[in-house]
Amino acid sequence: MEPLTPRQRQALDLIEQMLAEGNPPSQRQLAKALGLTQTAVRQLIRYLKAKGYLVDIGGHRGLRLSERYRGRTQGIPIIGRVAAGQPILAQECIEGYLQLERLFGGSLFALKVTGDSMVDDGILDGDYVVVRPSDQIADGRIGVVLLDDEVTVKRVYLKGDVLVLRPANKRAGYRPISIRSSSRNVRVLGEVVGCIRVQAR
Amino acid sequence: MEPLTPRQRQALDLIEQMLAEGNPPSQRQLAKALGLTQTAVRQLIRYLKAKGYLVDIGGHRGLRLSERYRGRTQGIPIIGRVAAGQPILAQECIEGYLQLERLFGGSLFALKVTGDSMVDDGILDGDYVVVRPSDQIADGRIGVVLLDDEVTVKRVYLKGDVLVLRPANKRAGYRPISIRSSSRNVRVLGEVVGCIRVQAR
DNA sequence: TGCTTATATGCTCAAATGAGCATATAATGA
DNA sequence: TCATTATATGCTCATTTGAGCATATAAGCA
Repeated sequence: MEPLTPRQRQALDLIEQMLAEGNPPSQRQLAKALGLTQTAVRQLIRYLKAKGYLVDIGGHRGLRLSERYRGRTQGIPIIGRVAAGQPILAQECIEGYLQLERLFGGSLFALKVTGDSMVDDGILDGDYVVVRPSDQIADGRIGVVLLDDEVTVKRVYLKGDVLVLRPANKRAGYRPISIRSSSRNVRVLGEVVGCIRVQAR
Repeated sequence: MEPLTPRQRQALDLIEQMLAEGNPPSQRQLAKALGLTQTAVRQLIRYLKAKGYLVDIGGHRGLRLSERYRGRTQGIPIIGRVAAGQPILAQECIEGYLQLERLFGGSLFALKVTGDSMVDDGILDGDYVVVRPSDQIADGRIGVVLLDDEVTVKRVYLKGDVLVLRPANKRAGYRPISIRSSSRNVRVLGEVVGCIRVQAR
């Protein structure tokens, strides 16, 4: 796409941000935010439209990102193949888009994990586990359990009347916890259906 | 939340849809779409606000979903504490909402991981890694590299002119790969900023 | 020198917009 | 019976908004 001047880039960034927040801006709003007059903003918008970054769907606050420039608003593109010379993010490489709502369906909640008792199952300290609420868990699956007022993530096995909570960390000295499933101190909150990590930096 | 009448539900659905598309509606737009007058729509909106579904951020086209109602439909609620008797998903437990767009900002793409070379960093076979495109990577961070037409995820170290790609799996017999960074066979695609797993079932 | 591009101001105006006000009707429940 | 809630219409008005028009300046280039 045609390169932008610093001023145009600044204006586009602002417009993009406001659109992402669901606030299509008016020209005067932008003018105020950029320290300009409305007419100056209009001129900038004219250039951004001419260069194919913006389109106008008509009406008040009708400014939108062009189909071509969008990209970030539709979730995260999933890349399939990457050929040698090709730019990443070339249209042919995109297999779909990552969207939380589609990835995991239904009524869910998330929990921030503390501790390293499940690292062998790829669940690290600080990760979010995505949980489907349920009072029972399929044998051997990862579950979230309330144990003595404390929430723990563990592999859950049911042997007769006894609930076995098995950590997944061979290095540290974690040991399985056994407890009668009828006990008042224990309550199954749900089954882990996913895990989301924001890499530390 | 307080239940809605059919009329209110119909109006809310429409408003929700338009907001999701990034088009905050005007009262008259809604009126036309619902076959009503502007004033009737205003009355409906008043009720939807009173019941806590909508809020008004002021200005033209300032109608928005309330924080509380938005979370139900968009994003996964993050649970903080869980007390003994309490139902999960009780309002007081919810700390925020998991939303991909907010979690990771900026221009990103995702890659489905094949293989177990990074399990010690919690990246399992079948996970999606979220990648910030860049042709360079901070030393020791996890990166995505195109190597001989094949995409690999590894920890990346730069020692002088040599790029070292280090796997994270002590059990299997993986070994670091060293290659001159100027080589034609190698190309850094970006840095891993996150990881998303949909638990196998 | 003259042309184009990019940035910017000031003034104006018609249309869109949110809000105020008076009013009507049907259903529900005390 | 009477009050409340929900739904709905019609009219008005100040403000917001996009757009038109004239104009200015600086940079780059032929």
